[in-house]
Amino acid sequence: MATAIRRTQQERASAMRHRLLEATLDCLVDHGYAGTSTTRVVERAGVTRGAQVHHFPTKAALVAAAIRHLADKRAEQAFAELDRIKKAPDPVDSALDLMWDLHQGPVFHATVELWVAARTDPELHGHLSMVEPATTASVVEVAKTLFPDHAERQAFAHWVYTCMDTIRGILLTSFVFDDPAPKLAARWHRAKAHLRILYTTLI
Amino acid sequence: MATAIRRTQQERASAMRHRLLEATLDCLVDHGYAGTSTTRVVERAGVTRGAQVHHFPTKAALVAAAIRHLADKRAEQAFAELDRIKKAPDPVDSALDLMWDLHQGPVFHATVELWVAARTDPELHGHLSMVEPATTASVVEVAKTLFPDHAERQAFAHWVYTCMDTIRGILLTSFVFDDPAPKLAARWHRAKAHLRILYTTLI
DNA sequence: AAACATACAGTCAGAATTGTATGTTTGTAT
DNA sequence: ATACAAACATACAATTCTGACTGTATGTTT
Repeated sequence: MATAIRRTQQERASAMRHRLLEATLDCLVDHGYAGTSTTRVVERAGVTRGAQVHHFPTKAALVAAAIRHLADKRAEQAFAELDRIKKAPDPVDSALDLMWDLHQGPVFHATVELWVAARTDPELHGHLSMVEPATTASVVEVAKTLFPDHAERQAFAHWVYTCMDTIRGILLTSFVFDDPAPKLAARWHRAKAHLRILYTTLI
Repeated sequence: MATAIRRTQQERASAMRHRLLEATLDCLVDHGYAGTSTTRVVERAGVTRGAQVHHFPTKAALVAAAIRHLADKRAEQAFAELDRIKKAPDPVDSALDLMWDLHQGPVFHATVELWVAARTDPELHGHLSMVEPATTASVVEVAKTLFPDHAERQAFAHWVYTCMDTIRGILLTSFVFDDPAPKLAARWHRAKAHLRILYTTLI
């Protein structure tokens, strides 16, 4: 018998909430928003319905919390990547790759699921439109940190927006690629060249 | 009593199929892929389960047919728009607006629903990866028709791809906008300027 | 017009999902 | 130590979805 470690109520509760939220994001990534049933979430978290319903009385509450959790993760991830690339030889190239990396992986997949679902779900839309501007802004913030000289120029912010849009478009299109990895890389290679040209022209 | 018009079996069948497929696309637009249940589709089409199951024995068959139907509509739409803008004063601007328009409206919303769902649904993915290259290619075809001089240059095709990616990224982001219309217009205005610069630099 | 095939209608059963209600364990305060 | 509250578990009810099944109407062939 494992001697149960004694934890305070707060520790237990917050650990459980974390497990449930992470499981929710995992489900979003693996099964999409529609496939993210509370049943699957609790299964994935390895707990029971009771735990879920105790912390998040309704599914909407669970999703709402997951949205904030995801926003936190995205912002955190942005600043984490920042440190990694801060003093790179080619700052433009690094900045672009940084943005690209921020849109790869499970975190952004979960985000897209929520975005698309929000188009036809007013409640979701409400929650997302609260946190999304801040999250996108944090990407711009990171970009400005990399280019303090241009931080104030509006054209620079616009350039960052276009970069994000292009990246997101590529990602979206990639969902129907047969063999995503190589096509994705090629498409990004070309798009990055375009965005670099834009940078030198604009800035 | 309305004197029932006498129609051949083929006429009846193809009319019914069309109704069901259009209803399916309507549901995709209004309720998303997850909200597109066969129940809702037949309700929307104003027919009964019997009709649906007769023509499309399973839901997967219905969706598969809807995918082809949608691809046809998209290609058709592309060439229809083409005629409208063929002899415009500013060809680059027109071409960009053409691409933009092709990605507005219900047709593309339905497409996005399918794309995103395909990420986590292998069967959907299979169907889409069959028709999608052709659909995207038709956009490039239209662009080449507008610019016969550069039709052969690879850089031109790459530019078109980047334009599509950027447009799609904007659209995706717009799903979480609070008041989409004005923000969309502004974002497109800026992005279009960028894409025009890119054109003059590249081509 | 009789026989047949196709098109369509309506009902039913099983599975899945969400929310509720009740029971049990674990920490906390006195 | 004991009472109490929070955390977690389990069982159940109502709804919704899909596919199967049976029945009826309409068109086609001979």
